[in-house]
Amino acid sequence: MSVKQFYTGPVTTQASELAQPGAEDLTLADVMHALGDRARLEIVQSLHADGERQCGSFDLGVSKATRSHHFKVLRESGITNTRIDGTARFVSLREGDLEARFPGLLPAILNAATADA
Amino acid sequence: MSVKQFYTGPVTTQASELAQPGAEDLTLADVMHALGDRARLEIVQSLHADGERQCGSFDLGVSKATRSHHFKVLRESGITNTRIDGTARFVSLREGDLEARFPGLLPAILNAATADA
DNA sequence: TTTCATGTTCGATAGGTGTCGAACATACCC
DNA sequence: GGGTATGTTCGACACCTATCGAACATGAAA
Repeated sequence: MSVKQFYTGPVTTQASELAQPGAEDLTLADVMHALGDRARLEIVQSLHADGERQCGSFDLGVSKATRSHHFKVLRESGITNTRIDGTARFVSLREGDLEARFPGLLPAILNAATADA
Repeated sequence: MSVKQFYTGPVTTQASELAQPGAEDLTLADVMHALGDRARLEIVQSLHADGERQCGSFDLGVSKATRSHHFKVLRESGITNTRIDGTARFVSLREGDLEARFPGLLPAILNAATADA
């Protein structure tokens, strides 16, 4: 995996979202790789169940630095969207983009995650 | 990911298969992790399309040492089965076991792999 | 038995990954 | 402004991983 750079578009006033890859740019290997981790799998499960959530509301049993790292991996792989509101970041699943790019994949993974517990 | 040890059962005469985890022991994170790699995704795709194949018949553009490594990862994550025949190893997808453990997951991934090309 | 083909394992290497604490950046509130 | 809350980034660390060539193991073929 190499360092990634995403075009964030012309900056007008303030960004309200963090940069993320376009829906067409998602690769299966990246998505699978991002989900090959218990903590991130747990995050995705929660996001699906609860919808948008604040980053800090997740108790993953790791430091906030590590938590921040996991959210970055998910965002850069195209799985999540991060909305900025003040000092808080709200994360949500890009279910529509994922469905458009890889139909049926996320539902199957979410279902499998249930069977995994 | 820690070192794994699988019970191969009582050795009678000669082993005809390499050790692999039981269907119930598969974890989603391990499966996702194993598939978070282009080469291995390609292998899984081919195995699904062609059925059982000899390890050496795959041209992944890597050395045979690396190829052997990828097959080991797939086998230890529970995705493939390896049958021994002389000096050759024949690999196949454990589609039944995967379907039993994570219904619909493999088909969705295979479908996504098509969309990824 | 010698040779060959198919793989695995070893040792090495470069780079990735999860983890942490500490420092930094920001926005909000009093 | 000063303090507080929410996150990100940095530097460090241990470990994992993809990769290779070379050596080894093993079964088949000549």
